[in-house]
Amino acid sequence: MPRGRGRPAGRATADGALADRAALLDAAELLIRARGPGVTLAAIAAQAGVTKPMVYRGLGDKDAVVQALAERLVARMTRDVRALVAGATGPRDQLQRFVAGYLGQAAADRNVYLYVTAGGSSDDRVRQALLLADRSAHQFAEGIAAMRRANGADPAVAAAWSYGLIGMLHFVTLWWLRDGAPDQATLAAQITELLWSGLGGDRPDPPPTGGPNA
Amino acid sequence: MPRGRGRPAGRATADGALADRAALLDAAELLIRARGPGVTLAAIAAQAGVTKPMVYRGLGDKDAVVQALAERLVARMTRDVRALVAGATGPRDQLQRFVAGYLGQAAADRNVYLYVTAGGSSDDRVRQALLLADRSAHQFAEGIAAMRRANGADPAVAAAWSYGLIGMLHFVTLWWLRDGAPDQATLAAQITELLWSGLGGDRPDPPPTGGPNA
DNA sequence: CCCGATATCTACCCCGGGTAACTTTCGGGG
DNA sequence: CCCCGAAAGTTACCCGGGGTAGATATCGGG
Repeated sequence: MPRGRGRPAGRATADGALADRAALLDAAELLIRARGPGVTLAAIAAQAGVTKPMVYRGLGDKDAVVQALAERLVARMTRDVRALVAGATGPRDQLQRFVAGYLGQAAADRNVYLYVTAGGSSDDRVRQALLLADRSAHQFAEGIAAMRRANGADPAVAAAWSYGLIGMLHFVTLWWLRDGAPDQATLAAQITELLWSGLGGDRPDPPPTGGPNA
Repeated sequence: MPRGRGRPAGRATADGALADRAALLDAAELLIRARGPGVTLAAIAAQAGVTKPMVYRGLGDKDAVVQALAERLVARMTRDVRALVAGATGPRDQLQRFVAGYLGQAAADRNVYLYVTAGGSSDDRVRQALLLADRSAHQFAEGIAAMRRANGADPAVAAAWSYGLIGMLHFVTLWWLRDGAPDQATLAAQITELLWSGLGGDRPDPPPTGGPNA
């Protein structure tokens, strides 16, 4: 007989934590990693061993899922990039390691990165696009403001610079993920040069390699 | 009687250009400007006085519509920004006018800008995100390469820098459109400073305290 | 005058996000 | 010990938007 709607006959106490928030997010990440950024909420639910309404109860709507995954991704990237940056020999090297780390992490979590940066349900397109940025911009802003103050410069630029920085990294990352253009180290060096010295800042100062870098 | 499917009884030679590509795009822009970036293809068709299949015949699928609008938008922005930049007094002023122009144009065409940068239906999320960038990156790249050659620097960075630049402008624009944070001139000055002098550009000496650690 | 080509519409399909309605289990009072 | 309400969890559905099929009217030529 076609058992209609209603709770299934199985018991419930077996593993009560199935609808757990963390478990749901784990399932989502697993599936996205395996099947790409196009996975649906139903598929995520199935992967978690439950059904769609459970995802809604446990996490909220799709925007909430994206947001939660974004938070996790940012946490991971922050942790790993920080470790990388720790061994830097100076501020410019710090920056270069940071850029390289960002690229590496994005590539490693490629599908999750794409899901998070392009995944929204999109009535509010702006919010969607800035989701990742919002999650990390204030950290950047603090660092920038501190640096500026130390240099005796106006720290008011911090907010704008943060978003600019993230936007640059993001687009370069997307372009790189798509075209695979230069290798990671070269790309990181190029972007570092732009960020550190600027478009007009090629005047003598950069690395002591006896000329413009290669 | 419910006239079923089929061509309607009206004549056809009245204004044969209704399904014209340009007319369709005009209608799309008009509607997007008026109603925001969330307009549907059916609404666009209605605005143009035709029906959905006509849009598909005249323009292609939604990605094609977005792409066509992107091309138009880029053309407009290029033209107007170029005019603005023409009166610059030097390279840095050029850059500043460019940034300010970009912001101004994006704000003026706000809804179209959003439609184009966040509008795709596509499975290929990367392509969608880079749509605007792809349409203009090579122009940037040429300029950058020329500048670098003039400075005796390696022009190989041009491609990466283009995407980085566009990404920075794009994110700053989105953030600005959303939060309306600083006024346009201030923001343009801030971003210009970052792009021209870089993070390390105006330092008397790099302090060990700072750096954009994550 | 008829017939194929072409233009164009209405009706439909599919899929994904989001919700309603319904059924079972569980725990606690009478 | 039984019944009843709350909680849990399911199936079935709705809605809206992209995309297409099939029906029908007009038009030009034989």
